[in-house]
Amino acid sequence: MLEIDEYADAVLAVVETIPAGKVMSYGQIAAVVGADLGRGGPRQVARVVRDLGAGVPWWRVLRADGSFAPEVATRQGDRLRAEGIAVRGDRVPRTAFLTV
DNA sequence: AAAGTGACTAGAC
DNA sequence: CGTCTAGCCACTT
Repeated sequence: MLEIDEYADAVLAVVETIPAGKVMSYGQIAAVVGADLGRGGPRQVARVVRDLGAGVPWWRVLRADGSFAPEVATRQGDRLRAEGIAVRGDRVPRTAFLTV
């Protein structure tokens, strides 16, 4: 079972804020959320997104270097391509990031 | 309680 | 460009 705690809720809110055609890295989200809750960890953001993926545009969240997670790389690349992002192999260009 | 694991990151080579 | 290393924090065994 899994309950939505404050941290997960904050991560959710940030992910929902990402506009179509743009992406954010786990670390970037961790920085925003961590600034409020004092927790911080890109790995914890990734864990939350993985567990709560349903109903969340998780495909707009990826690694700092623009690469996808191996488990979902194919699906993520396909979705991002549909958003108008120039997906190149298993990565996206830096221009796709919301904040640079 | 200690050690292992991971949808991570930044820096070094 | 690429690969490797050390640091990181919460969860699992």
